[in-house]
Amino acid sequence: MRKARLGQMYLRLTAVYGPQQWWPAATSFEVIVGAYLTQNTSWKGVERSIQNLAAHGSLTIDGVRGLPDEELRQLIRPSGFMVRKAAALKAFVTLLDREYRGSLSQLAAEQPETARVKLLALPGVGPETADAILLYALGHPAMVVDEYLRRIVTRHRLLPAKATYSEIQALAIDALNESYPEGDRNAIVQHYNEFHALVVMVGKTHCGPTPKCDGCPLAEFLPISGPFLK
DNA sequence: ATCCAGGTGC
DNA sequence: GCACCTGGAT
Repeated sequence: MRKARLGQMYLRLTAVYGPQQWWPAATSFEVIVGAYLTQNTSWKGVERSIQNLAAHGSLTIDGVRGLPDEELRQLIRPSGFMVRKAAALKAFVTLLDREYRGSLSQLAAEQPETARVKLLALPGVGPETADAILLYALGHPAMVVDEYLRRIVTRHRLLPAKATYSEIQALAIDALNESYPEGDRNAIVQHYNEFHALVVMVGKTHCGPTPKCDGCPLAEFLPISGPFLK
């Protein structure tokens, strides 16, 4: 079964890489800023942008709200797409102000499905960013699907190349659900958190645009052998 | 010089 | 399917 295979791959990644502890000490808002800024960009640039905002005293909801567009753009410049991302961050704060009294806690208290719909309606928020915010900032059990997970499941022939975001997400949810059926809500969130972090780890190391299967902890799970895989 | 990174939108 | 911005790596 495909979900069982993916579940075993998760166990293997855990054994090899160990706990990743993503976004451990950040505020929820900082996590959200990171989720926006990291889109199609290296984390290095995001760190600089975050640092710029912090140094400017603007790494808060009030800070972003009070920042002129052009100023916000310059602060987040290192993470690219500054015009788009500045507008997107502003739009997020506006949603917070208009529907959640400017409070992340209020948004976190919203039904997860409803919050997801609201987030997806925002500019600059697609399914991955929405799920990353739900999981890492709001504490909901949202499975994050990124390009690495897409490559992993398609290259391992767990799903066809044209698999959609929701199809990949469903497979990953089934895999973890089967591996950890007894988990309570908090345990599920921890597993989703760790799963995505491990996917990024193995992805960065072995599953880029050109696969590097030598030494990959998941190589033994390949259907036949590596070289033919694109 | 070219590739590409924890995608999104037209 | 492709443009979008920037900075580090190949």
